Amino acid sequence: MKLKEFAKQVGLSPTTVSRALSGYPEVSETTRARVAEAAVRLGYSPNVNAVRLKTGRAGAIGVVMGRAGEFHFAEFMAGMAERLVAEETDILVIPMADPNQEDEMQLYRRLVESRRVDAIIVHSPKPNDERIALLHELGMPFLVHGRSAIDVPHAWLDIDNEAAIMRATSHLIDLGHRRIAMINGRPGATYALHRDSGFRKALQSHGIEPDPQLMASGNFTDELGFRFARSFLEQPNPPTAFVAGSMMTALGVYRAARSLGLQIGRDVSVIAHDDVFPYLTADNMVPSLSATRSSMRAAGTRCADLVLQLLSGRSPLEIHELWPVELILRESTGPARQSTS
Amino acid sequence: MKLKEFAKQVGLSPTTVSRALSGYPEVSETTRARVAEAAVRLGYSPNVNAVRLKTGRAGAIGVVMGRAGEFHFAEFMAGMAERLVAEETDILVIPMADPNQEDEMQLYRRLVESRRVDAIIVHSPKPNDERIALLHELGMPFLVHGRSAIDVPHAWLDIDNEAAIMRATSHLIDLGHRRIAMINGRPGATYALHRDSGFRKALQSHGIEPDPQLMASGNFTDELGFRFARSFLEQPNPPTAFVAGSMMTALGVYRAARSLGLQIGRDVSVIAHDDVFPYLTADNMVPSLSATRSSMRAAGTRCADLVLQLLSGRSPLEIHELWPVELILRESTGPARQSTS
DNA sequence: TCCAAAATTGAAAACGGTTTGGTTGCTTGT
DNA sequence: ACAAGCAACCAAACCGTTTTCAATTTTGGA
Repeated sequence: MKLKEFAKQVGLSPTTVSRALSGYPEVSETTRARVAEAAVRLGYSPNVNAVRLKTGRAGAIGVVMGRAGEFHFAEFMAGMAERLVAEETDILVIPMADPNQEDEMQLYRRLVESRRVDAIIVHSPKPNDERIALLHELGMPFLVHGRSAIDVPHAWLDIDNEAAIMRATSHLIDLGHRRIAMINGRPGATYALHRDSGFRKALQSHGIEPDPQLMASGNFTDELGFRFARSFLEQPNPPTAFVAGSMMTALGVYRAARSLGLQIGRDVSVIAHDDVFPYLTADNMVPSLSATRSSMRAAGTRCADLVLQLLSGRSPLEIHELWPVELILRESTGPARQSTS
Repeated sequence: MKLKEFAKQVGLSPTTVSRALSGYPEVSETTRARVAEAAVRLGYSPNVNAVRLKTGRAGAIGVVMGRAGEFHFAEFMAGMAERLVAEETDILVIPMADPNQEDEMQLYRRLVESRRVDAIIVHSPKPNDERIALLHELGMPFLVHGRSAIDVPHAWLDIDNEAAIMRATSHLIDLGHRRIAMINGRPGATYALHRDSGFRKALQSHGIEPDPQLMASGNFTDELGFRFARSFLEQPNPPTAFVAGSMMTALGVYRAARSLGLQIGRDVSVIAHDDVFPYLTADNMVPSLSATRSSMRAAGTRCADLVLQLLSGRSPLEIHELWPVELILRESTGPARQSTS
C-alpha cells in the first residue's frame, strides 16, 4: 500500500497523512488519531527507501567487523541491539576485507560516500587513528569505542583500562608478588597501551622494574594465553602472578599452570579482564577467577544511545565517557609463596 | 557528486552513464571505459538510497539476532562477511525484542514490509517453524540455516547433526561405554532434536536403552555444562562418557570431572561438538578434546553465497545442502574403565 | 459582526537515480 | 541509391516519500 492510495482511503492528502504519521505539530489531534488508526488497520507503512532518499537519512548505524570474528563483538552488538530495538535504526555490519591499512581507509571512505549509514562506531582505536581523522574530515558522525590521542574532536566511550590494570597489579603486589607477568592484547590499540601503562605504573610505584621477559601481547585466544604463560613459567625466574587480557587468555593461563602442576591461587595468582560473557563466567572457573570487570554488552547499549544523541544534534565534544572498572577478587589470587619471592 | 553533474563532466547523458556503470550491453566499450575511469577519478558513486528506491532492491541481507548474543553468531557473521565483502550487499542485524512468540512473528512481518532487506537468514529453526511459513507466505526470499520439517518449499543449509552425534555416540559405545550422558542444546530447535535422535539411535542399535536421567538440555554455557555434568556424575550410577553440545559445555564438563577428581580420557570420556572458534580450540584443551567438527564460519560464507544465488533467481527448491560432520578423536576419549561398566 | 492571525490542509516540487521508448547516424544488402 | 537493421545515445517518466509554499478554514479580539 502506497501513501497516495492510503491517503485516498483516509480521505486526506498525502501531505497531511505524512505529517500525521511523522508527528508534525501542524496537524490536529483528531486527524492524527484517525490516520494512525487507519495505518494500523490498513497496514500502511512508508517505504523506507523513499523516506531515506528524501530525508537523506540512512536509518542505520555502521559497525566495521574485523576479520577475526572476535567474541567480544557479538556481545557489543547484542548490547547495541538492546537499545536500538525500539528505534527506527538498524545495525549495519560492514565486513573488513583485509587488515591492510590503505584498504581500511578506503573502506571507510566508501562507506561514507555510499551514505548507507548515518553514523559509524569505531572500535579499538589507535592513539593516532587515521580513521578518526578521516571520518572527521568527511563530516560523518561517529563514536569511538575506546580512546585515541588524536587531535581531532570526537565522541568517545571507553573503560578505564589503565586504572583497572593498575589496580589489579597493585593488588598482586600487595599480596607480595614481585614477578608479575602481563599478557596484553594486540599492540597498537590504545587500550593495550593503557593497560601496559597501568601495569608499569603499578610496578614502578612500588619500586619494581617491569621485566620485558614477562610481557607479551597478541590476540585474545586460549592458545596464546597458554603459550605465553607456559613459556614464562618455564623461565629460570618464573612469575608468581599473571595479569591476563581476556577470559580466553585466562583459560590458557589456567591450563599452562595446571600442566606444570601449579595450583592457581596458591602457586600462581591470576587476574584477568572480564568483559562479562553469558557463556563463560569468571565466577564459575575453578578456582574462580579474580577479574577486572566491565560489561561489553552495557557498553554496546550505551554506545548506541550516545550515537542516537549524536544524530539528534548533541555535540561530539560533550560526549566523553570514561567508565570505571570493577575489580572482583575471587579465588585465583592469593599471597605470593615465600619460595618464589 | 550527483549523476547529473557527473554526466555533464563526462559529456554524456545521465542515461548512458547509468547504463555504462551498471554494465548494460547497449553502451560501447570505449564509452564504458571512459565513464568508469571518470567515476573513479571524480569520485562518483550512485546514491544508494536513490538506487534502492528505484530498483526496489534493499542491498542487504537480514539476520535476526536473538537476545542471547550467542558466540556462534559472530563466527557465522564473520563467515557471511567473507563472502559479501566484494558484493554490493550489506548485512543487516535485526535485534529481537523479546523471545515472545507473537512478537517474533510481528518482527518478521514488519521486517518484510519495511523492505529493508532483500532476503533473510533464519537460524535454529523448529520442526514446524512459523517463521518459515510466514516468510514463504509473504514472498520474501529466505534461507534457513538448520532444518525444518515444515511443508513449505524453502532453501536450507544444515549440518548432519544426527549422523554426527550418532557416530560420536557409537564410537563411545565401541570403546565400551554403556552409561553415556548427553548435554543437548535448548529443546525445540530441530538441531537439538536431530542430535537427540542420533544419540538414541546409536544407543538403541547397540541394545542400550537411553536413560532420561543422563540427558539434559539448555543454553550452551560453561555453567550449564558444569551443573549438568556434575549432577550426573554424582548419581548412584554415573555416566562414563559425555556427549556435549558445544565447546562451552565441554569446558563445564571438564571442570565438573576435575572437581570430582576424575581424569578425562581415562575415568570419563568426552566428545563435544566444535563449531571451530579461533579463540578456543579443541586441540588445545587438556586433555585435547575429541569433537564432531563443522566450521560455523564456513557455513556463514556458504549461506551468504546461497542467498546471493537465491536473489539472482535460483529456485529455493534446488538449494538444500546437508554438510557432513567430521569426527576428530583426541585424548578426551578412551576405553571405558571396567569398574564402571 | 468583521478582520487579522493562527491553525489546518493541499498541490506540486524536490530527492537522485533507473528504465522505457524513442531518436540519430551508420552499416548493410539489393 | 534506398530501405532496413543496428549500434549508440538521450529525454522524460517514474520510484514513494517529504517538504515548501500557498490556500483554506477557524479562532479570537475589537
